[in-house]
Amino acid sequence: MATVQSVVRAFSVLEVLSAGPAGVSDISAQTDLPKSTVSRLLSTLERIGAVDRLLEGTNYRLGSGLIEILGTSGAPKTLGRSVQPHLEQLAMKSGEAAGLAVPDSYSVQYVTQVESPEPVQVRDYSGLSLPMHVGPSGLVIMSRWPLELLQHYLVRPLEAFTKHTVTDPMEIIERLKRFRAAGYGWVYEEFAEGINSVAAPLLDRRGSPIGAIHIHGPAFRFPGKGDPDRIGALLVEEVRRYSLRAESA
Amino acid sequence: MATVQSVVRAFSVLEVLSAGPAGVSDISAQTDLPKSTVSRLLSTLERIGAVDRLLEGTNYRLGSGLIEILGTSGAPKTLGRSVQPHLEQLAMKSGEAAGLAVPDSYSVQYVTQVESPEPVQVRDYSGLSLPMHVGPSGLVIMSRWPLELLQHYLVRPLEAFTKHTVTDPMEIIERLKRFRAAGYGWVYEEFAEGINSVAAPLLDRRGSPIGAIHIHGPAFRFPGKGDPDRIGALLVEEVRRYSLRAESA
DNA sequence: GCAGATGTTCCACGATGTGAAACGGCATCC
DNA sequence: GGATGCCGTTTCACATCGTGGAACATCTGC
Repeated sequence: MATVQSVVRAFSVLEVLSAGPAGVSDISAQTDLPKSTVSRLLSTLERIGAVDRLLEGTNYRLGSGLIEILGTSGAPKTLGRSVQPHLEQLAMKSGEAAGLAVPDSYSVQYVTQVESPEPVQVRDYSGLSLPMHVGPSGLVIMSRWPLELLQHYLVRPLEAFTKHTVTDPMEIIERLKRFRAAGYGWVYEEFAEGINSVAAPLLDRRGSPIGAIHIHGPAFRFPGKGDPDRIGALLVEEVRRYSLRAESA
Repeated sequence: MATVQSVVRAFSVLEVLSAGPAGVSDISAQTDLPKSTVSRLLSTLERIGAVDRLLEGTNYRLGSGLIEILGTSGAPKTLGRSVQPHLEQLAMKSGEAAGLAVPDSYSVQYVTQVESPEPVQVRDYSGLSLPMHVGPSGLVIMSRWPLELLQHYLVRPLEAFTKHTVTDPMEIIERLKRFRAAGYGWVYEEFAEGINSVAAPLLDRRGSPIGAIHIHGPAFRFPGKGDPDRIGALLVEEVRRYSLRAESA
């Protein structure tokens, strides 16, 4: 697996900048790269438009050119656009809202949501960011994490969103094992009172999670009399169909 | 100005991918790079998480990891966050809505808008994408373009949004000269009936446009009796203040 | 089975990226 | 005002690292 070091380095520079504007020395310190190297990389990134410097400013910031390079709303656009039809399928079959979420370090970003056909339905969570352990999408993503990463997450204090939120590390680990084995996971009123949800992870070819698809509905009718496992299987089936599909546009 | 070629190449690969998923050969053809090089770059980008491959897919797509690397909403976040106070200033002083727009190749992306305090006001245009020549933000950005780029733009057919939209290339060029000299530009009901707007460009240290700040209001009262040039000067002053300010967060 | 795709790996070559050190600016401080 | 410290940029000799043609595996469809 050949890897181009200057590219990797360029991205670690960008990563530092994503936290806010910074100068060469600053970045050099944070990345353990020599100043000269950082300066050179920044020059390159500036030419491309990936970073900018304002008129009088002495320090760099992420550039507006990134929009041009990466498309208007960045990465999830492609992903979001291509899962859309599958979300619609799921929303129709289940009668509840279906959505896409992507990992963002220790949080989960809710990207899209297709509404349920029912008049009474969950609110649109698009745009929301949630800790990994409170929602089903986060949990199924975590179920694919290497152990080490998981430990790093679990030693931190874990916030509870409702009285049902599971925050005990041991219990979470047990749960993740089950989720991983099943390929999906249920969560009952853990991130919001009155809402139950299932999610299944979207994996890349190496098995790393790049996102999750979920269905959530009001607790009084979802999953209701429907078999939780059947709904889970539905989800898994749709994910499989998605990853099989050859994308063109 | 030293520039690291592999990084430049990596970004041209990403740029191709921003148009949609593609394979190695495809990208190789579009970038004029050898297949082996493209393959190597993609491996690297995949390691980082800048691109993904789905389970069965044979082709690459922009990765959800970009969110993680570049921050949730990417580039405009930093820019948007730091101009926010200045937009508020402008909205207060002018009594109308103030916003930020960034260039996206031949279009302009409206990123943020601070509402006018008035009950009657223009709608929130955030998220909208507009051709360069119809709005004031696009025009002031164009006024900073090198001649060659401008010509490329103007030979294409230019859409009219209202009956006031200026679409004659010669007329546009004349206008851009004036805008550039003044440092700001007015547009009267050209992108929407009933709305007048001013904009001033945000420049990096080399004088290239990285965005534009604008004020727009209902035509019946804006600029009204106020002197258009005074409002323009207000805008320019605020931009100057912005670029002087040293950012930390 | 072959033809024509795909993406990946190999490897000799040298262009290209590297980083310590020198440089030039711009503050601040005494 | 000269000394000192910080900044980002440039230089330059070195060899690492990226390069790309060609060979190699798959896979698909004729």
